[in-house]
Amino acid sequence: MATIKDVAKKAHVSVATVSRVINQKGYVNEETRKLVLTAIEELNYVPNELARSLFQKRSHIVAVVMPHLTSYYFSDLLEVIEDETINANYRLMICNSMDNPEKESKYLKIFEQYNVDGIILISNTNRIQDYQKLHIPMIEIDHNLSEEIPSIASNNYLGGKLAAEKLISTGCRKILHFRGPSNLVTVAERTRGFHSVLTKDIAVYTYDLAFISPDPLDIEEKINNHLDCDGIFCESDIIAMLAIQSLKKIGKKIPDDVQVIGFDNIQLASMIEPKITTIAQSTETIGKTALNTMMRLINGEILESFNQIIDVELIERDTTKKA
Amino acid sequence: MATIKDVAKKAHVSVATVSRVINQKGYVNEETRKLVLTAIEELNYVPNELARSLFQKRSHIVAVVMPHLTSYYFSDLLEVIEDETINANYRLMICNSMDNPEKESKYLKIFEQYNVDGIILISNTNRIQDYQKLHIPMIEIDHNLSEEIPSIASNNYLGGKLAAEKLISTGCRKILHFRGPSNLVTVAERTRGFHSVLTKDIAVYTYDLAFISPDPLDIEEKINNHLDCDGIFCESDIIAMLAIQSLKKIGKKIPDDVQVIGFDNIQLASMIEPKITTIAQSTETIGKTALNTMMRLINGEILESFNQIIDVELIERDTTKKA
DNA sequence: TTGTAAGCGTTATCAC
DNA sequence: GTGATAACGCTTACAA
Repeated sequence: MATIKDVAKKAHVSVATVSRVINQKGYVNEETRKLVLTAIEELNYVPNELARSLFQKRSHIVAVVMPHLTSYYFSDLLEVIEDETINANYRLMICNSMDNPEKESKYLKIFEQYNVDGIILISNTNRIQDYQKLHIPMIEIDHNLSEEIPSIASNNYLGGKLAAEKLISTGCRKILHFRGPSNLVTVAERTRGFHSVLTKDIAVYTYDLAFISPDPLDIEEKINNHLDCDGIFCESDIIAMLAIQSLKKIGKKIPDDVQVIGFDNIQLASMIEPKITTIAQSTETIGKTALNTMMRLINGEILESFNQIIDVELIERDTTKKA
Repeated sequence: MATIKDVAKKAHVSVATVSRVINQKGYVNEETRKLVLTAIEELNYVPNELARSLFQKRSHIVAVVMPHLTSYYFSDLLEVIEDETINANYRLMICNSMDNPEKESKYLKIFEQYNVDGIILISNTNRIQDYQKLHIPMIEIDHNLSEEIPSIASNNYLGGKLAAEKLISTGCRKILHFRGPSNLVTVAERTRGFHSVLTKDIAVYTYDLAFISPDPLDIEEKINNHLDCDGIFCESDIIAMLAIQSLKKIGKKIPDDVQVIGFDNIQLASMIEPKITTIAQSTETIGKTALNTMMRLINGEILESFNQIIDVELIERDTTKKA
């Protein structure tokens, strides 16, 4: 492993000069620059980022904290975040909190130890204060737990609203609402949006399910308890898939007897039959916005918007009636 | 951010002593040890891992290279790898190659710059030589491209064999084989295993599909072209799901008319109806073995086995007949 | 335009 | 047992 000294020696200059050409900072004669460059080439020299980080107190590492990795929505998001991170010339350290405070604590310490430059936080455990103690630039995705932390989230309220509007305008009067754990901000927002358009004559039955692996039997049971329902709003496409399956089993026609709306717009939603009508979250936009915001924060630029809401969209497919 | 000097000052000792208590190395009087410990406590001191890494030339970072993040099998695997990594007291840097050699090159350089301690490689692009130039401990998952790199892979041959045996023993005579891209080692192995038990009287039609987002229409067309087939071996559960859907559409009874076997055993396989009979890969075992091997490699221990094959298992569910 | 040298926060060697 | 101090590989004043 060649060091800057080796390069300096080979190019017959000082390390300072080598450093200057690497960082394109300060004056350096074109001749010597070329000399240094060829030396670098010949030695296959790559600057040691650890040494650099130590001096600059910034590691060029961004950490992302996720509640799990095996959820379809989060995988999609992670893929975007990883790509945007490397494009911004940063590296991504990944932390799967598993909603486990102990594991999160462990990582919190690591962020400090490595002079992590920024933290992208998607967390349900309420340790915001611990994060803030770190004094590391930080943004939240899908949550907005503190006034001091910039956030990026889908317009979950709108998502709930769009779903309700669609269902009601196409005639639904008895609706099942399968949502995620009710302590999640996203879930609360969607519920709020959903209820915002309900009128007295609409009956809604709400049930909390796990997002990751919802129990198919549970869904089936709820549906069987409401055989006369004519609409189901599911807060994930996976839940929608399972609901559709249960409906088919009892001979319900979709969307004629019962309409179904999912959430997320994962790839599977358009691959299966019937193709699921869903509220699309743009992981693309969320991820891009997240990294854009992160970079501004790291560079000390001012944010033009502190809490950014990303629009969601109703994608009409086969599980709802045409307007 | 308190440094070791601050601690030393506060405890009225030298930095050397502080270093000794932190690392529990060398002699240090119990009294002074306590003094130092309380100073650390009071200052909320955490050792700077960057400085440490610079000196020791090891970063305690493990990198994982994956071809994508949004595949169900890879997400499962990543979750295990992340957990095992942090449990081994290492941190995980994530690299999504997207089968893109340029992106991989970029990361290759980064691994060098950060003194990454180990690389867990899952890659289809053939850049093994570039990786080997790095002289960083490395293991491969799902591949076995070089004699010099330890590997961990499912017994894909066995997987193919088990599927064929099951299908044939339950009477299948005309089988469709939906596999992944044929240039993948895993796919080739499965195919080899599958064919190993075929006899003259069994007809097999093989088609290559994308693992990530196989085209449902494509699958449907192939099935329609072989309406008299009585068995389908799919090299992913997602493909199996789509095949089942197409079969249902044309009124085929599963497993009576057509039997279906998937691969991977993703969560969804047991959630949907009919529950998919599948060849289970143990991401748990693969991930654990991977990190175990990685740690031995990093610590310079000898490996008792160089190319480790993890057993797969036929999970019989609703899409195949009982023996 | 270039070189010298201090310093980033650690660890390890060697005196004491 | 403990404390100076050099070293890890780099950047950046400051001098020259």
